[in-house]
Amino acid sequence: MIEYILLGFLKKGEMSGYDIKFYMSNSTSHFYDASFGSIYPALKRMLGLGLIGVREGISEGRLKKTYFIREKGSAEFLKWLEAPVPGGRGKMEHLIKIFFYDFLPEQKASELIRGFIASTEEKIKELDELEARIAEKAGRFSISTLLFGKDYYKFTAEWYKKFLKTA
Amino acid sequence: MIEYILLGFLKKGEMSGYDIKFYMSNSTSHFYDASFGSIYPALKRMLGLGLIGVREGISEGRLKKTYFIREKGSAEFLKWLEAPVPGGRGKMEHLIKIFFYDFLPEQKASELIRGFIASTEEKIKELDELEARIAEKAGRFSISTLLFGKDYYKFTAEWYKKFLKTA
DNA sequence: TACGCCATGTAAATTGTTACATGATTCC
DNA sequence: GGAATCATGTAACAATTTACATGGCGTA
Repeated sequence: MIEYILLGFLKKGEMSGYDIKFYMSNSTSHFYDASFGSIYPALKRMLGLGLIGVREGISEGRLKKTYFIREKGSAEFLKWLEAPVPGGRGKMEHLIKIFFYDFLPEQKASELIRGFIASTEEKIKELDELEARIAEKAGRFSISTLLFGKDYYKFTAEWYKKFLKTA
Repeated sequence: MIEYILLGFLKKGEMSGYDIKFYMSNSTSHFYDASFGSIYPALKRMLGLGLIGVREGISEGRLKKTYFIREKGSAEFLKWLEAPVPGGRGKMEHLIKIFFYDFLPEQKASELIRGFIASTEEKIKELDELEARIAEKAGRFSISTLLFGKDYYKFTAEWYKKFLKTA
């Protein structure tokens, strides 16, 4: 996972591990964040795989390694980005991908978002069925998480629909 | 983490590891799920700590171990449950706790939910500031994740407010 | 008899965080 | 001179998933 996010950031421009962390805290951190302890080893691995390259330099007396994305890395990243958005269990993984959709052609991005909306509406149906099945047995708060789930998926679907319209 | 969830399920009634997994898939699985590989070792640990007890029996020829919660486990669980709901980064951890709020006195539950609403509204403020800071530099999709974050927190705050009213 | 479900459990692999270690520069 | 920030990195630890291993029962 982290590899793709790092590739996405490097696709925005050449930068160091430290820069990426800083960039993250000002952008994705409310739904995805990584520590230095995962960023630096990941960059090393990716370097070994030829996904990225590095330029070592000295900026203001301090060592600074700036990484850049290679063809291979760019291809891997786009392959990941173009795969369907995971509809998964109430998590917000969709945001991680959408964050990078500026790198996809307008049409492809819309298509993927429509697919995500469809899978979200599928979830709503599932929860409707689940609700019917267990409604009697559950306590007030337990059932409320199910209702929240449903409302959350509805909110998500509506949000993306509106997003596509105002695009 | 998993320990508290298992305690919560056992507080609902005596059951086996397999039962818990089944129960989960029909209730919390859309925001929290665990595998057998984490459930069984966790039950073993908890047994060692005296948080739960076990009764071994044979049901329809198959071995069946049913676990029950002990005083100590119940106390630990309630301590965890009464702690403030983590406001954390777009995750949906709040649902995990709310799911078990039937075990708290009405008033305590409301109080905790009000606290959660406040922390959520704090998040909205933070994102407003972040938005003002980076609005020019970001691409359409990148900025949209920030807007989604804000809308999501708004949705969450409103949802819980409504929930408290209709209670 | 073979497949699917019930039921428990272990081991390896994965993925990541926290804490530590190092060192330079800038600002007070 | 000392704290904060810039900057890179490693090692220990934590939590979990995946895959494997085992075995009995019901049913087609």
